[in-house]
Amino acid sequence: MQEPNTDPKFLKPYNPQETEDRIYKLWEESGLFNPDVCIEKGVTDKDAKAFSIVLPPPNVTGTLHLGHAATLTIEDIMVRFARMQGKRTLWLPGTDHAAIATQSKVEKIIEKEEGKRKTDLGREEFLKRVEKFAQDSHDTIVSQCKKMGASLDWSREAYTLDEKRNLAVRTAFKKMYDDKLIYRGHRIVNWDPKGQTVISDDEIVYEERKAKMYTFKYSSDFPIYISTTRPETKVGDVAVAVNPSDERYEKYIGKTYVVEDFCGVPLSIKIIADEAVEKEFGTGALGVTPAHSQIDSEIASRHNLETKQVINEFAKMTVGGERILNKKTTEAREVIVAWLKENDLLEKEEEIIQNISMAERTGGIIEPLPKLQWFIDVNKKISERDNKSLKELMLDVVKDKSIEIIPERFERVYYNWIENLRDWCISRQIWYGHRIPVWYKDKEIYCGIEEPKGEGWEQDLDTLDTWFSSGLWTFSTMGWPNVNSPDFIAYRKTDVLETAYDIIFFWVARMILMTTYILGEVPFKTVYLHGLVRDTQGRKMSKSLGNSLDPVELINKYGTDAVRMSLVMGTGPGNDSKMSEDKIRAYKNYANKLWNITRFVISSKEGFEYNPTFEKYLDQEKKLIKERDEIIKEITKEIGEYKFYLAGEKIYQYTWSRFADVIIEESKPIFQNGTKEEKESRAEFMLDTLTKILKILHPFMPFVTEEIWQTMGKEKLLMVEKWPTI
RNA sequence: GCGCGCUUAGCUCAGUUGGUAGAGCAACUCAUUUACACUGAGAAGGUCGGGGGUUCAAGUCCCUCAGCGCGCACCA
Repeated sequence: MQEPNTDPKFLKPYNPQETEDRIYKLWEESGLFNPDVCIEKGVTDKDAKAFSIVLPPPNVTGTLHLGHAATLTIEDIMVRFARMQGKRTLWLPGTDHAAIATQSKVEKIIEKEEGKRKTDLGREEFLKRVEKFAQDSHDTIVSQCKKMGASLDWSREAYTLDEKRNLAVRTAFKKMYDDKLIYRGHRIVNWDPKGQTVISDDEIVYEERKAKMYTFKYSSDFPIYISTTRPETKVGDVAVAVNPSDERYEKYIGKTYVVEDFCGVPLSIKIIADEAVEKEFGTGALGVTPAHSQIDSEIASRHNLETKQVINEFAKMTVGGERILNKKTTEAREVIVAWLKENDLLEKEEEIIQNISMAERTGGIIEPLPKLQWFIDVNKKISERDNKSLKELMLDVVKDKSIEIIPERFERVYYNWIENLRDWCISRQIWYGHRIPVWYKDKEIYCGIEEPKGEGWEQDLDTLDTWFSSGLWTFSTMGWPNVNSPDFIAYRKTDVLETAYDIIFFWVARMILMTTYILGEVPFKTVYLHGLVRDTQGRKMSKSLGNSLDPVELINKYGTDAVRMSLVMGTGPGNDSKMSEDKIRAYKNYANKLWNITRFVISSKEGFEYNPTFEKYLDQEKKLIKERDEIIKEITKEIGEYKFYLAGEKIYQYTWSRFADVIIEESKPIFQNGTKEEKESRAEFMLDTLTKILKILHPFMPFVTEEIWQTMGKEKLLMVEKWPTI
């Protein structure tokens, strides 16, 4: 067949490798990822409705994985759709310093490569190394985001640890300090002996392990047996607590027993009654260790018992004779059990399944220790916010639907977390992060945005939990604390926060906390949670399992559009999905199909020029238009409702099964034997439909659609074309 | 202990307010140079985890049981 107007490019299969980088460059150089440029160039109306999203900043701990790829794809679909609808669209990029995660990663590398510890290097030198690592990770991440086709406004890129964000952090801290929401307190915290830092409750992961539960008494003349899985902590016991209604132990309550020698340590044990003790558990009597157990510490404070620390920051014993002193807790445990056996004090030992607490990032086993740390009070009433506490602020905006969570079931998860929420420990004994803006001089304490004047002030050595700065992200990236900044005014109330469900507590909740408190408004209107991407066997992808697929590798093999489609299709919100190469291959074929559809449409138009306002359609085409427009309407509605998987499926089906397989086949005889009117009507319909398919598909498969658009000789970028309206 | 999710074709998953089950991949038959082989046509494949209930009608709503997965709490 003669192909008068066909670009020779269409005679070969679509080649994503040759296309994608070139197209991204074209977009980037146009400047149209930036809404200000869109307005300047007349692409977007300056009074148009705003649409903004912040990219969940990837941690600078290495490279992007398929989960990030999913995030980028889903958000890019939303953003491109909004942009094509003529909204002033901002998608703001950034990366996260990820304090403890990055630091522990660099520590591991240095230890492996040089056999050194961070203390061998010193704070300054070590931080230089971390910064170098972070910078390299950052560069990789940025180039990967671009590979994914993400239409991010790079001119506004932010980092959670840069100067501007540091100012935001200091400002926020100071406000909370002045409002007495931040306080310094001495209490039992989660100490990570491996990372040598405190961590928050949310940074603990649990693992089921077999453990032994020992039932014993402190001495032969002690009247009550107690049970424990950690006999080594018992050298720090000051009391035995029983339930007040427990008749078995009633007669002992109030008495104090002196144990002269418990494995080399003298104890003085008071028998107390406390409601927290369950009669049915173990012997119904609880050895109270105020320094090394959260619950025990609470009991102790109710009964004015002293706190006796017996384990230090290195998880080693600080009391006892040579048998246990300076020994690791696990070793001391064996010594004490042996001692109990020798002295005939051990009644029984049983094997149980126990949840052990570990630090998420380092894998260190958590040691509860009493320490002086900084906390955010989540229960204190805030006069500036209708006398609500942070907990209440977080709860209310979801309850009253100021924030909608999709899928809805995660609202319950969110409520459940808030109900159990304790004061948030925000200080960390690590080096990489925002320094706490507090200075000490003798007994004076100063909290300020800037360093205090005068001699002799020493800044707090600790840094802040990384989520403190992440919590400010929606507005710290928009110019805050400068409330007159144009971005702050136009974009800070973001439309949707899109992320994987596994950071709902870490991040989503903290942003809601910070924004409702500091600004008195919500950070976003909708939270859209997607699931985790798993391997073909349903396992979470991880480096240690060696099952993580590298998005860049897949892109090189199949093209970005194919990877994007496979991440979106067949996945409902909040549901995990499995990734397989078969699926990606199918969408690679689809990109080529689209390519060939274009080739056919262009080659068969026979001199007719595309006329978007063509009106002389014949009945046959009118029917087809009606059918097509109905589908476009549905797709538009579905994307607006975040049902990308449905919309994508629909446009896929329409182009392939309907347009290519049926409509194109039917047109062949028309173009061969039809009248001029018939040919014209059909040719216009085909061109018009192809145009609309390309526009609708663009958010999903931006590269191939833009490449076709450009090859067809269109003036504007498809990226900023108007979405088809019916 | 509290809560959530999943169970639909061989595999991976959709199925929006209840109206006779869909897609991709794989496998099967046919077509053999076509806009496209990164292709087309066709056929095959499911008592929607088990049981019970509501309803004219249930994959969808309710109850219950089971298996798998997850979150939170507990963890003396």
